[in-house]
Amino acid sequence: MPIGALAGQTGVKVETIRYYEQVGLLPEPERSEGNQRRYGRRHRERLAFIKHARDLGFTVESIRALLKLSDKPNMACDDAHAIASAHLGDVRDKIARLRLLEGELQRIAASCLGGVNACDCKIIEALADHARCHHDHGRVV
Amino acid sequence: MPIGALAGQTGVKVETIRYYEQVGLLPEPERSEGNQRRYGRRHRERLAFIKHARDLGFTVESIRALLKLSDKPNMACDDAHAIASAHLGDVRDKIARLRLLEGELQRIAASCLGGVNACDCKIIEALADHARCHHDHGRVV
DNA sequence: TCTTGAACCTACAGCAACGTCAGCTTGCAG
DNA sequence: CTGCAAGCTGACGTTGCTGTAGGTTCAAGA
Repeated sequence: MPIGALAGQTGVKVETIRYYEQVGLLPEPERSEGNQRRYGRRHRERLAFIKHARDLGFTVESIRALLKLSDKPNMACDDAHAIASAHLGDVRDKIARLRLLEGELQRIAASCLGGVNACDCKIIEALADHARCHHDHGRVV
Repeated sequence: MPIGALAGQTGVKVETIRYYEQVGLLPEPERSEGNQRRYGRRHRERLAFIKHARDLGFTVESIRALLKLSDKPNMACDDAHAIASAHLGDVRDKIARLRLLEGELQRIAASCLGGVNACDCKIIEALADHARCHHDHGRVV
């Protein structure tokens, strides 16, 4: 299977596949006579794993760790669980902060909803005004 | 006020301040005889605006637009409102997707919570198994 | 007045996680 | 056999900074 077919089957772009190979997530596949990559079922499964984990927001670093664990036998459970639940913690944290942010943004945007021309815009002022700010002053993303 | 003092007062790092100047968010300040930057109140206010907007997750591009609006008089309202509410939409979208993600991660992590050694780890398999995946297959971040 | 040493300067490299481009080669259908 | 889609490598661009190297300036203490 050439790289384009693998890309089509997994929904991962060709360039991204080559990138994953370059950073060591995907093993180097066989090559055709003309030096083109030829993939098999194993590659497709591994790439599907990677894509799914990326969709779930795991970093490449975490995925590397998970893949290393999955290569080794079954003493991997604790480590895998640690990675997954740390990530779950991150996600919950991010949700909490985004909700604070949502509230503040809504308040700011609402300050200008009155009319089309009638409003003297408060958005700029609201953004400049730290006193009215209720969120926790950490970068949200 | 030298750059370090500005950094201290606003909570923005020195390097970041120089970066904002470089990308045109902050105007070039006066210099001392020895070519060091000297800032005033205006710079501090503008930087506070920038920091707050960044904390709220606005991109540098959006901030550039907002700053341009705030420089011009008062016909800016509609545009500012559009930027802010577009961003609010993005935030709500991200929250929704993170909550789906949270559910899936929780399910995955829970599949291994039974015992310390007793579990034969399902996390790796769960990550590999697209069939059990309920979320919407878009990158969450 | 001199001398430290912290703070400042410029210019550039690097981070994640890819995307994009140029310029070339290969594979396959008609 | 020819034409062109698909593949190749290598390098650079993206966003929003952070950090480094190697030098200069400032302010305070001896």
